Amino acid sequence: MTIDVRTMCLGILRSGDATGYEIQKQFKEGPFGHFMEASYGSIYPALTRLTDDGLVTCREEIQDGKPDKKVYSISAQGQAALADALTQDPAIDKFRSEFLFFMSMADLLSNEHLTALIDNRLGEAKDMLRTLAESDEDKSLGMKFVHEYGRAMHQASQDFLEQHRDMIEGRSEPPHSEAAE
Amino acid sequence: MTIDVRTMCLGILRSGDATGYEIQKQFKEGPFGHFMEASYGSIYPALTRLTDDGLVTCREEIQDGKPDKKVYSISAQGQAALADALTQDPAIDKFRSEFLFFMSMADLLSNEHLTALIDNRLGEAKDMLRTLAESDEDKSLGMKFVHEYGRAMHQASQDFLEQHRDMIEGRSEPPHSEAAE
DNA sequence: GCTTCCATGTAATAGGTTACATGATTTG
DNA sequence: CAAATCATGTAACCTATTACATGGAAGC
Repeated sequence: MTIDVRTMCLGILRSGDATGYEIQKQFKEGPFGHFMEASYGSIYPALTRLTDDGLVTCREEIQDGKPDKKVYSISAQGQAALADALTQDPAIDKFRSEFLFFMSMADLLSNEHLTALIDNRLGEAKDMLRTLAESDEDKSLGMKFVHEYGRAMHQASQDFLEQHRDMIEGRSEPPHSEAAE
Repeated sequence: MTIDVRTMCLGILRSGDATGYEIQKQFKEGPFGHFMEASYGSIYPALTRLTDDGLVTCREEIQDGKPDKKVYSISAQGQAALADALTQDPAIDKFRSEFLFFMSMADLLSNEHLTALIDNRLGEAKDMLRTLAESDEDKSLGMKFVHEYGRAMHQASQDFLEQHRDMIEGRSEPPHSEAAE
C-alpha cells in the first residue's frame, strides 16, 4: 500500500486544522510542496471519505459572500491510521524530469532553445528556493529536516546548472533541415 | 501535451535499436533511469502503436528457446515526431518522496525506525550512484549532461543525509503508547 | 532446485488529473 | 475592467501500474 492522498491529508492536518482549499495550497506552496502533490479533484473526495470513516472531523464555518468553509481536524482514529500507514515501507523516491529528457536530446535542439530551457529550469529552482525561504515559521524537527533537504536539493540543482550549462551551450550550429547529411 | 511513454520510447531508440525488454531496462538501470520510468504494461502497447503509426519499424529475430525478439528502430517520421514533441514546453520537474513524508512526521517514529529509514534511503542513493558510475560508455553531450546531473543530485542527497541525520536521530525516547501525556 | 534473466503481451483496476459548474470579493 | 483569490464539488477521461499468462535457459 502506497501513501495516497487520504494519508497525505492526514499528515497535513497533523500540523493544524485546514480546509480543502488550504490543504491544496500546502501541496502547492507549503512545506510539503516540493515532494508531494495533489489536486482539488483528489483532495475533496479524500476529505469526504476521511470524514465518513471518522478519521477527521469537519466543522462548517458560515461565510457571507463565499461558500461555507469546511474546516477539517484530524481525529484520534486519524492519528492512529496515520501511525499505522507509517508502519509500511515508504516507496522509492521518484523523480520525473521532462527537462532532463529534453537535455538528453540536446543535439536536436538549437542553442537558443537550450539556453531558454536552462534559464527556465533555473528560474523554477530559484522560485522553489524563495518559497522555501519564505515559509520559515516554527516547525517540528521533522518539518525542518524535510525543509532543509528541499533547500539543499534545489540549491544543488541550481549550482549544477550554473556550473555546467556551458558544457551544452555554445556548441555547433542548430540542426538545419536542409544541411548536409 | 506532456511527454508520454511513446515519446520516451522514441527518445531511447534514438541511441540505438532495442527490444521492448531492453527499453524497459534503460528505464530501470540505463541513463534514463534516474528521471523517467515506465513498465512493460505501457511500453509494449506503446511500441505497437508507434509501429502502426509508422514512427518506428520492427524487425523480428527468431530465437531458438526464447520467444522471437522484436527489434525496433526509429524511422524518419519518428525522428520528426520526436523533434516536434521537443517543441512544446517541458512540464515542471516532479519529485515525489514518501521518504520525506515519513521524515516530516519524525515525531511519530522511533529512533530505530528513523535510523532504518535513513539508512535505506542512503542505500538507494548509493545504488543509483553506482549504477550511474557503471554506465560510463561513450555518450552524446546531452546524455553526459543528464548523467552528470543525476550524479550531482544523488551525491547531494547522500551528503545531506549523512550530514544532517543527527538532527533527527538520537533524540528523545520513541513515543510510548502508555507514556506520560 | 530455486531464482533470475530473457522475452512478449493482455486485462482489470486504480488512481489521479482536467475540465466543468458557480460565484462573490479583492487586487492590479 | 480583468484577473486572481477564495471556496467547494462532480464527472469524464486518461494513463499507467499490477497481476496474470507462458516458458526455456542459465546461474547460484
